[in-house]
Amino acid sequence: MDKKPDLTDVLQAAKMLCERHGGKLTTKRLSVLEVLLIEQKPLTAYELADLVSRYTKQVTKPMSIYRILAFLVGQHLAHRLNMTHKYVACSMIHQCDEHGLSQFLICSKCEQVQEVAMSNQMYRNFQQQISGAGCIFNSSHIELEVVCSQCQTSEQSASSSNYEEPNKEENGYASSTY
Amino acid sequence: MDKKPDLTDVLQAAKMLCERHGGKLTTKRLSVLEVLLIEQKPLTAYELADLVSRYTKQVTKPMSIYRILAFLVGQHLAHRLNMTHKYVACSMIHQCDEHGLSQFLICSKCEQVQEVAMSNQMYRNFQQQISGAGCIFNSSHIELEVVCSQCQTSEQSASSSNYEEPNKEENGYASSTY
DNA sequence: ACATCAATTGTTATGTTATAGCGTTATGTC
DNA sequence: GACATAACGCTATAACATAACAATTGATGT
Repeated sequence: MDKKPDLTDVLQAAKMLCERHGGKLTTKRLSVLEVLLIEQKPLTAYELADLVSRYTKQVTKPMSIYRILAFLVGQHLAHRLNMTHKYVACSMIHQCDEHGLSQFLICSKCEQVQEVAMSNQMYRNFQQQISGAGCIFNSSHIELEVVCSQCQTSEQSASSSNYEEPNKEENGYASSTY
Repeated sequence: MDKKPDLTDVLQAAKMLCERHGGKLTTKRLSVLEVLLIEQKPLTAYELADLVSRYTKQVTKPMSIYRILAFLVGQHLAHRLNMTHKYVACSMIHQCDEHGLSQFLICSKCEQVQEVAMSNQMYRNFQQQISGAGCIFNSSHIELEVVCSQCQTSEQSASSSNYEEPNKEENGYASSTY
């Protein structure tokens, strides 16, 4: 349970991880990873294009970002959040290969994300189920839709959350009662 | 553990579910749900637009499909698979409200999908974790990336899978070794 | 150093998925 | 019938993602 390792340490660990997997963490790739680590929140490829461009003072177009993200995800240095179409740095880079499965708690109201590790117990349960179905587990993470504590309190009242509210409660749509 | 209930039974159950939630299962909406139930596999909104148009002999454009899908998902009659951007009928419509959490095992090679129910045990574990983080669980399902049994056997050899192979193994991308 | 080959990056075009905005039709209520 | 509201149709456009090919870089053998 180490607290926030230093950025340069993480980047160093990332470099080593890559080499072990036969990949190369080039300057561009490093920049993208760095931005992800600094921003500490999920970003779209287009947002990253803007940020990396500003950060490195070199125009970097979305196409390049997508390629680099494919590399980073392949090397387990980043995750793609399917629910929101955003990308986030892996929080366990410094712990190297054999780490647990990440769970991302994604608030469906404000899109904020919390990452929590999965217990070994649960991981084993998943493994069992999946191999029971004849499959091989291939997920780097799982995504869970939630309502975060902030959005719970500001449920009905005027918005008092961190930023905008992509909140659409209308006609009889019954936004989940499970 | 009932086996495949009849289509009309399911549609009947769907209608009742809607009414209880204050929604109305109109003809159009019913058509979309029906196509999802008949096809028995995940479909994109655009694929559904084509199928519904052919099926009902009335041109139905993607925009309409999206709206109807939003309704169906809101009523828990369908799921949106975030990993593949496809939609699928909920397999538990006839069991009404208080059913478990669906898990979709999605093969990252051939995109085929298997649905398996989650045990109460695991569901409780999730609940605990999520409330521990101060959140309310809001997922109607979870998605797990796997390699299905077929794609395992045809791993290295010439394609012998059901259909095409969106399989891209290249440079050092290390397609997962967790 | 130089030739060569593969990997990476740049660039343009295009494909795919999803929503906005607004007008029209259907349905229920008084 | 007049009115309000929900559902639907339609066009345009936004947001996300990939294809294809050219240019550049970097490593390797000679």
